[in-house]
Formats: sequence, structure tokens, C-alpha cells
Amino acid sequence: MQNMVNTGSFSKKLINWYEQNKRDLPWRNVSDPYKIWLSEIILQQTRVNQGMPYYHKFVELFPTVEDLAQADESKVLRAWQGLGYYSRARNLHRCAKVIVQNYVGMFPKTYDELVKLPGVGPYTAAAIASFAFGEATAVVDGNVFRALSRIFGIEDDINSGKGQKTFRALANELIPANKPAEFNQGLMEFGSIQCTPTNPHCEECVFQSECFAYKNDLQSSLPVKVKKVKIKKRYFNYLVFKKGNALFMQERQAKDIWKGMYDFPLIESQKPLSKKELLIADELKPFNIYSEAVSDSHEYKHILSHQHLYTRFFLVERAADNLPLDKGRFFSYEEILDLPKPVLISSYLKDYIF
DNA sequence: AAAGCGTGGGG
DNA sequence: TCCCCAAGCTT
Repeated sequence: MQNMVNTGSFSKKLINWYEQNKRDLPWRNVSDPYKIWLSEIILQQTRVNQGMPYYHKFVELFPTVEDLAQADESKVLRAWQGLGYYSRARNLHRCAKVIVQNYVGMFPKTYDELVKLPGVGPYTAAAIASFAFGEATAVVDGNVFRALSRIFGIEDDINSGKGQKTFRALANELIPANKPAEFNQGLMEFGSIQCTPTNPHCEECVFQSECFAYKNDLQSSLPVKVKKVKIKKRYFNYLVFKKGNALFMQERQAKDIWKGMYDFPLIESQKPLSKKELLIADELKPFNIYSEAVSDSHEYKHILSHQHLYTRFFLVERAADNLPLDKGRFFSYEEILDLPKPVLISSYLKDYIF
């Protein structure tokens, strides 16, 4: 495989392309491992434009790893609100505590140590080790899969363990010992803005002459990924108990979506329920709700990567003082603004409450 | 090892 | 509208 392109010339060509085409991003040209780590966690499965404002917000709210470690988890989640994959924020916070408590506030310098940290997997460990400490370990992310699979004609499934090993081995063959950071940044940047998923810019590509995909017109079928996410439909019926200017909210704790975020008491059903149908549901009996005190929202369709949530909110204005619920409490509107909430909940609040 | 975990943007 | 995706990690 490596015979198709000389490894030394590949990295030189790539780094040369990178120096001429790189974007000016705020987490480049910083040497603080904390900021590099922060940017890498934010950018997991996230576009640069979407992550950018969060990076600035986190640097401002938590200038050092100590500041982050000392914060309440809910404050961290609140800052992360809207970015999705909230386990990243919980692990970010856990990791900050580990760095402060076990590493006297200094990030470890090697891939092998970094990869043990919560929320830091093979990609992020390689990124920090190379960007912050100059270690020659190759990053392998979605951009790298795409660029290498096309140029070298690798048809392994990138979602399989075997495929990941193949790509990691190749990238580690190609990475030069003297400029590991530039190589890693360059390969990702190349995949991101040159060798794009659709309509790659092959006519002006420095690897055109040796690119397997270009020669065989296989850009659209590389990289190979087998997995298909099956979409699950779920029907959410939220009970929004209102007492003055306060709503009953609770933290999601189940092993499910939005763990750690706040929402309302939820009745999930197998089909969408009208107000009439909801009121006769068994789960509602303990609440002793009067029909005329309930107003229902329109149906929200909230799209997650793997679930479609068909959701209706039922505002209950005359809630009993003692709700038969073991978690949660009434929060004033002011408090609610500060709670970490899924986008769906924020949308409802904006549409019907605030 | 495969499934689960968000959100918003683009073709 | 629908599908694919975007600098992955955890269990």
C-alpha cells in the first residue's frame, strides 16, 4: 500500500499544502494544553462553525483547568447547552477534576497517559500529544479516513475494528517525526476543506496524480462505511406543572438521552396522544388533573441522530401542592433560565412560557 | 463489538 | 423532505 506513494514526499506535499491553505482558527497557535484539549472535546462530531462560539465561551467562563474543575457540573452543562452529546460535557468536567487532583493541574504529555483520561479516546489523545507536546502519533478522525481511503484506495469499513487499525497504521507510517503537529493538522484540514465528502475539489488537488479514487472515479464510494443507524420513533408527553411563576422540573438521570439535563415529568407512549387520551392514561391518575386546567401545545418533531421525538407539552395550571414525584421540584422562571436544558425544552419554554 | 449518544447545516 | 453528515467516546 505504501508503495503507491512515497511516505516522505506525501508528508512534505501535505504540510506544504497545509501551510498555504490553513484556516486561522483560535485553537491553533496556542500552546496551552488545556485550551487544545478543550477545543478537541468541543470539536468531536461537531463542525468548526458550530463549536467556535462554545470554545470562546468556555475559555471565558473557565480560563484554567482549575476553574473548570471547581465549577458545578450543572454550570458546565449549562454552558454546553445546545451543542449536543452532553456526555462530552460531563466527561470534560470529570477530566478537569482528574487533572487537578491526580496531575497537579498539568496535563500528561504522552498518548498512553492521555488516552486514560475520561472523554479522551484515541483521536483526542493523539491530537493533544502531537499539538501540545510534539509527539509523533497520528490522529485518525473522519477527515483522515476520507483522505487516506481515497488517495491510497483503502476499502476497509471505517466503522470496523480492522479498518480502524489499518488506517491508524498507515497514518503512523506517514507521519514525520520532525513535524507531527503540522502533519496531523494538515491531514485533517485537507480532508475538511479539500477532500470534502461530496464534490471534492479534485481539479485543484496536489494529490491528483497519485489519488486512487480520482483515477478510478471512486470519490463517492470512499471511504467505505457499513453501518446504518436505524431511526427509532418515540412519543413524548410532557406534563408541565405551573405554580405561579414556577414550573416543576427534574434532572434526567436514566441511561437515556440528555442525561444530566433538565426536563419535565414525562409520560412516554407508543403512539401520539391527544389531550383527551392522555387524561385517561393510567399514569395520570395519581396526579388528579382536571381536564379544563390543561392546555396542550402543538406537536414538536425533534430530530436526534438516532431517534425522532414526537412531543406534546401539556401545561397544567392547577397542580396539586404535593405531586407524586420523587425527583425534582418547582423552579422559578429565573432559576429555569440557568438550568441546563435540551434544545427541545428550551424551544417549548420560548414558545409557550417566556 | 455494536449500539447509543445531539444538533444544525447542506445538497 | 430526506439523507448524510462533523476534529469520537463509552459501555
